[in-house]
Amino acid sequence: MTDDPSARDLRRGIEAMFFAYRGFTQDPDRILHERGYGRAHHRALHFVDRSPGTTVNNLLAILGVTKQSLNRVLRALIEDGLVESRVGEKDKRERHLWLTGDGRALQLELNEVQSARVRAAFASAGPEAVAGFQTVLEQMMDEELHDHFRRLSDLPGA
Amino acid sequence: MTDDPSARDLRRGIEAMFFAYRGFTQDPDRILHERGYGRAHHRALHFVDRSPGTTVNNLLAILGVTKQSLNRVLRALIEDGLVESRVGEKDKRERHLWLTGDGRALQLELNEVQSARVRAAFASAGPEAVAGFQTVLEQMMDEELHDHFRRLSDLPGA
DNA sequence: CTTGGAATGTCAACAAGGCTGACGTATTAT
DNA sequence: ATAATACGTCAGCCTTGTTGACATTCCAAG
Repeated sequence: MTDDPSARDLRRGIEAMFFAYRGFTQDPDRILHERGYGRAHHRALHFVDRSPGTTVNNLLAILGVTKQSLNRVLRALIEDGLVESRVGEKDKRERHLWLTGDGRALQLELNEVQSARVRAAFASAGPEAVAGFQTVLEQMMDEELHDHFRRLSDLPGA
Repeated sequence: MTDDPSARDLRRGIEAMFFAYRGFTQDPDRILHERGYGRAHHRALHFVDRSPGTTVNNLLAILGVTKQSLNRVLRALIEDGLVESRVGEKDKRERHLWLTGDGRALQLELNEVQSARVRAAFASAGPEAVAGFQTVLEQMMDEELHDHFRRLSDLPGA
């Protein structure tokens, strides 16, 4: 609120985001490609894993894509037995989503390679840098997405 | 090198990258869409602006896409008069790239909206957080991309 | 000096994964 | 009853990645 970053700092931050995001997605992308999946499948697996039993609508809000786009991805994951879809008990219009054993296995594998890189970066940068990293990223989110982020952060689990 | 981030920290970092990147690209994306361009056009404009007279090959190394993919984007920008391509004097196989006045104008506009968000995030997070943000992102890059990043950082200019 | 290989860039065609629009079907809410 | 909600699906479009084939240019070995 009180500081005045230089144009040079801003440019470096922008370029760092671009290059770092490439590294961030690279390792999972390789595994996904071997299995005939893409980044969209990874995102679906990740957030279903994070909120087991979530509905399609909730997933749409988090992912920020159209239902047609999400549906294409979910259909593939369900057909391949990685995701299970059950009609809601209370509201039968809703479909609730869970990972199967196979789905959890793939999600774990993807998470492992992605975490490995982040872990290395965090360890080498140190805890204070990590705190700053986290703060800046949160400030960069849209408010609505920041809400989703906080909700996920408050969830129980590892 | 010495710390041991928790699985929870890693998960939060991963999700923060995902949500923050959405915010990061959102404002330029809107302008680009109005003009019938996409993110790829933004990247080309940005890095041509950063290294005026650069060759297609150099751009390929930075962007990490195939030359066919880049070529489609460059062709559109050249046809629309935003980028100028000149055959190399020394090596006539090479094409050297510059932004035209119109190209620089669009790049400035895109940079302005993107910088505005980063500036706000930086200002509200404070300079120490920004330093940590930068450190972690650099550690997340692939070595080759980190080299490109450093080279760009050392360039003269605003 | 010629010729073959490497480097550079272009064109064509295809796939993933976004998008909009329209429609069908349960189910729930008013 | 009627309207709204949640979800699925079909059709078609766009951007942006991919591979394959090809033309041009440069350079170095013979």
